[in-house]
Amino acid sequence: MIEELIKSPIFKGLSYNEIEEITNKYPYQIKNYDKDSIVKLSGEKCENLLIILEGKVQAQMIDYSGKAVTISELFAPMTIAPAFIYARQNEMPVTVQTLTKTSFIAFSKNTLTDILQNNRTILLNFLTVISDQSKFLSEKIQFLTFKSIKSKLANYILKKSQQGKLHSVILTETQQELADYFGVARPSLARTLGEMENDGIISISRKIITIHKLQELMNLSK
Amino acid sequence: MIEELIKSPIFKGLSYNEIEEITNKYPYQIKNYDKDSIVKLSGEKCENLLIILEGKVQAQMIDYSGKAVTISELFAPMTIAPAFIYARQNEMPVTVQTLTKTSFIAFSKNTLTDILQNNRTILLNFLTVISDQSKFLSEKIQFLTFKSIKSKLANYILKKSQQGKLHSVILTETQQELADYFGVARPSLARTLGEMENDGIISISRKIITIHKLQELMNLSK
DNA sequence: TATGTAATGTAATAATTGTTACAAATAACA
DNA sequence: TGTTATTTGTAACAATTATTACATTACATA
Repeated sequence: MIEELIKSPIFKGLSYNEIEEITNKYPYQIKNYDKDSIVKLSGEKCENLLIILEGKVQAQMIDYSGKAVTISELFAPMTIAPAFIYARQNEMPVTVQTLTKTSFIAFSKNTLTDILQNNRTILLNFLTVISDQSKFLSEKIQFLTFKSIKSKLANYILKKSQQGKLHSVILTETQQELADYFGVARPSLARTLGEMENDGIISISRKIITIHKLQELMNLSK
Repeated sequence: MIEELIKSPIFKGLSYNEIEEITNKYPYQIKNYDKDSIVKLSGEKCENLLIILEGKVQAQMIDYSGKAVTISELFAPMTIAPAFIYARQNEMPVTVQTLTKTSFIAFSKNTLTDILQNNRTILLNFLTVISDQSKFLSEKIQFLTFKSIKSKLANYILKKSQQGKLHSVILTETQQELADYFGVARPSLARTLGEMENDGIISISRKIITIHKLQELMNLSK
């Protein structure tokens, strides 16, 4: 168990012995589930820190007509919905279901608070995890807010290129994944890429995008 | 100053004396700015907890062509970007500028961490603030992700009605505000409302929406 | 290297949404 | 109560994007 916790973002940076001390000092539960079990139902209160020790789960949102809409996969040593434990409305927005035999370690909210107060590393880790998630969400909102596919793409390319200060960008996702991230259809994204290439603003060779007209790309980004 | 801090979400629940003790024990800075001063530039590292004691500021995002895109207003006793202090990439995504004469209290990240470890109320408050924000962002993403305006609206109405278990919903925002939240144009939203009324699914009387065909509304929500 | 699978490029058409403009209704307030 | 500003309803038209379908190219792996 401790070998797994060492890898978890929450316990990162602690030694085996430090983690052992914590598990001796504070109460916790080990929860085991078979394949295809429901771990948390949408709407259920989230009052525990759940860290996956082994296995893989799926978080899916169910719409009002009963259809699953968004799905994400989580696996060891990830944490289930860390940002919901302390939210005022702490109902789970998703249903969590195991994809394989899965085990969790669970700490109650009170115990977690005790641990955070007493261990600075874990406090910083926990804050970093939920802050990073917040940052991810607000960046995603940026992209969803830009009106046209062209402006989403221009921003995406500029952001990626800026980090490396390069005029070429390597796509790390498939078009389908990028289209999903933007919330658009895949052929529409491909068409837009094609249009920008025709206009000589970029050139594309499979996964590599080269920027030719930086200023025009910047103008598209609004 | 302490009178202001009592109202802040971070110091909520503490007595005057408790806050006084904290301000005596831990180092802080008071920062005063005139009207229209830049407090933080986009891209600057965020390494302090900044709480507005007095005044009003504006956070605006600048796109690559130099145009301001999104703007939000913050005023006393709100906190500037609490979720960015502990993020691994802690560069501010927005420029913060004063709209009036403004004063802040600033605690360094290390001091804040000390305070969080030593005061359970503040720890819980801080976690609640950033968790609530995370929740707000993920709900917003939901609405931006639904493809059609009809599905956004259906979800919005269902979510609002469910909380009160009622079949009527009172809009608390103008159409313009709702359209902005959804990221769509106002006339498009109005047209969609009209279509749903024509179909007999809902009826609208200014700010009050009454649900007539719940099942059909649920079917629209995907 | 052959072969099946996944990813990409592209086109025609349909559907949705934005834009612009203006009238009507309501709210705010002197 | 009258006047002005804000909000809402609505229409015509333009622009954008989705849908569907299929060919082509790259990729994994047997």
